[in-house]
Amino acid sequence: MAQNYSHNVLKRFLHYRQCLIQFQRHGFRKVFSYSLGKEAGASAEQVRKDFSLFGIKGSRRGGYDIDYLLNSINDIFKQNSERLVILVGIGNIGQALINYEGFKENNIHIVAGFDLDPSKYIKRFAIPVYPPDRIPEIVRQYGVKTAIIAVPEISGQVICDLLLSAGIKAILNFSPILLKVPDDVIVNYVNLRNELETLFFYL
Amino acid sequence: MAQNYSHNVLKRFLHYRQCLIQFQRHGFRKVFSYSLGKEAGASAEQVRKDFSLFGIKGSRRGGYDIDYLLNSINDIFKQNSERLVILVGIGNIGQALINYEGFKENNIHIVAGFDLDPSKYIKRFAIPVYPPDRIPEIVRQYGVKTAIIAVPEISGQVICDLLLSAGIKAILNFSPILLKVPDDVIVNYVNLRNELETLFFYL
DNA sequence: AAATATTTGTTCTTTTTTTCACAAAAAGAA
DNA sequence: TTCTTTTTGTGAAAAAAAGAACAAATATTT
Repeated sequence: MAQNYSHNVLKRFLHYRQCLIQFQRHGFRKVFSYSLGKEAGASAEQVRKDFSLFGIKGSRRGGYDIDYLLNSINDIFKQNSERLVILVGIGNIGQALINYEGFKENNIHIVAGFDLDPSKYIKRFAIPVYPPDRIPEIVRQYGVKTAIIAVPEISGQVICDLLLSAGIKAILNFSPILLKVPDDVIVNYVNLRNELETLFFYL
Repeated sequence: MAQNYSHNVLKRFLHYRQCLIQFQRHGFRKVFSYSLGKEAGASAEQVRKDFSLFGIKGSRRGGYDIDYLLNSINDIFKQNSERLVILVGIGNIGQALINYEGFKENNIHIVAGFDLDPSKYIKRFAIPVYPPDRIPEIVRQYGVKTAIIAVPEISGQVICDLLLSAGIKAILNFSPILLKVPDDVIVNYVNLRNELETLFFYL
């Protein structure tokens, strides 16, 4: 971890953003902590605390200005600057991510993919695909700092080490293992199997 | 939410399971809270607390029996009984989930898919695909209680309502909205865009 | 068999997160 | 203008989660 704010707070902000865009589409220019919280699944107090934590101000009695909120949130997540990513593992999930609209909509650009399987190198995807040993070269070329790991369990740490040595500082990891990384590198974990499986506990 | 345990505890158990299987592959039959914690990214105390919370016992000085732990965890997540799921939305993510090995490995069975686009109905995927209005029929037929929503933002709540009326009690939601569901229905949220985007905060 | 070393199970502390409560600000009404 | 109402901003309280500490159990050694 690198900073002072919890992962949950950050995710709440992105949730707020989602709702704010909705509100904006409906023609609103101002929003109250209560309405935003209700839409985003948080309490009004939490909305205000979160904003206050980041120095985001509203007007007492007048609520928050939606444009200003959106700009503030975009700043937090550097949405104005180019947000480049590389993708390692062009399997099921990898291919889905290449075409995932959610990234394109939000100024996130996957500059290249990597896979061990040579059949993936032919121009068949929306991005160029190279063998993993070219990671350092491409990372340097584009100045990418962020990578997605979507490889099987066995190669997870190997790929991670390769990414680290290439200078990657942030990783979204779909492989089901705990990655060993130095303190200045941040990793987010997504385990689709586990997310589904927790549901069966309640049945 | 339906019960007493937090989502994080449940996810930790699935993480423990992952590591235990690894240990087992390496020929171990016993494990200490310290080793398991180290591998799973948790403290030894937390491992013991988690197990204790679910009445899972070890032997003082002898550690925990791996087989017993795995059985206990499988019980928690009903891995012995058939775990059936339906999938709504056969887009990028939906198609990736159909072929996702992580589900197959763990006795999770997607019985059917649903999509509005008729071009998806032809036998092209590993599962049959129907129009959404056949959800109630299929849910009844298989006795499914769990669904995955992988549709665009606009149709998220509509599909959710359809699932609820069909008797679905647990939902894994990939659409980026807060679903309105009654108290006895549990929803897990996966927002791939947000998981990636939080990384840019640290850069 | 006794002594020793090690690890669990659980209570007690600390930290983190969320909620509550209310003063201060600001919009609108009188 | 002054009064009233509404909503923010934040400090204090409560709840939840994580960590430390240590007694009780149990392997192992002497």
